[in-house]
Amino acid sequence: MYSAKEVAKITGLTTATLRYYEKENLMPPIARSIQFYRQYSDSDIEWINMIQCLRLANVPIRSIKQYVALLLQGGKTIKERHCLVDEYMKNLKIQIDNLQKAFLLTQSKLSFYEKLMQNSDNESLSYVEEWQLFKGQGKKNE
Amino acid sequence: MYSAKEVAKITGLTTATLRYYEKENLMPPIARSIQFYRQYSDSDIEWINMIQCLRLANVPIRSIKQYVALLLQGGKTIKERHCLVDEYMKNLKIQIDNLQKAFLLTQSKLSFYEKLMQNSDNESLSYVEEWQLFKGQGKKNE
DNA sequence: GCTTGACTTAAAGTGCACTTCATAGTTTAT
DNA sequence: ATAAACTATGAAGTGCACTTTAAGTCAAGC
Repeated sequence: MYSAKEVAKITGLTTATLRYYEKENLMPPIARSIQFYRQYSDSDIEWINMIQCLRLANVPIRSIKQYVALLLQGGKTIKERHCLVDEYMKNLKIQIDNLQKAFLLTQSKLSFYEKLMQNSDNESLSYVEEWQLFKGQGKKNE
Repeated sequence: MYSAKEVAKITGLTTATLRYYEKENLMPPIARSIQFYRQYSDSDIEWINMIQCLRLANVPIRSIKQYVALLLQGGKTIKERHCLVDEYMKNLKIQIDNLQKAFLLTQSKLSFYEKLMQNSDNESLSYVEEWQLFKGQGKKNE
């Protein structure tokens, strides 16, 4: 059994965030001591890991709430959960795609600046000229 | 020259967002008609595309503001801009990494559910059992 | 002439995911 | 015995990126 602070240290979340997740029904019921202090079990910590994974995938809290509600209902909700996770997957693919597009553009912008920095006479370069140069470079590489 | 509404249609942003970006100094000065209506040029639209690319990479508004301020100062700020774009790049790499981790986990969760759905007797499966099954499956695949 | 619909502004409102605050009870160390 | 350090709660506050509202100007069509 772990105290709130210990769990905070293990997971990298704050105790406030843990309480927030619990309040939002993202957690199963957490055991309490006689003094009503929370006592997290190993499986609670794994549960938090699961939430952290979903948050990493930018799954909104209200959607995690949905998923958790199904999970707590047990085996009969597997189809619905499969459906939800499939949505997460589609979303993930879109996000990765977007980031990779941005990655390519950023990469070419970076090497463009590196080329420019080899010249010494950029003092007079206006933002319009830079943009045109950058676009021109892009076309050469196509 | 394009009207606010036209630009909204072209870029997929709302006119309100366009005004917001302008107010936050993410845009160079936009030309105005006699009636003080905004008249966006082709290069304004490309500028918006650039902002959209940065937003796609989850670059916060205040950082875009910084970048744009340097851009408007012209060629002497190339080193600083290179530095900023390099930060964007580092951040992008982290984000892509995180999403790919989530992707792998989601993928295995998905195929786990698909396996479970072939069984018909999941009615009695509690959330604890599911989690244990899922973890067990993971180990087999390692 | 009057409505419709485009545009203008500043300012207030929204939704999300926390975060901080105020208040109070409990345990531990000096 | 008193302070420090942990726990608890509900409620209010924060920061971000817009979004909506209110109040007005301008041009075109019936």
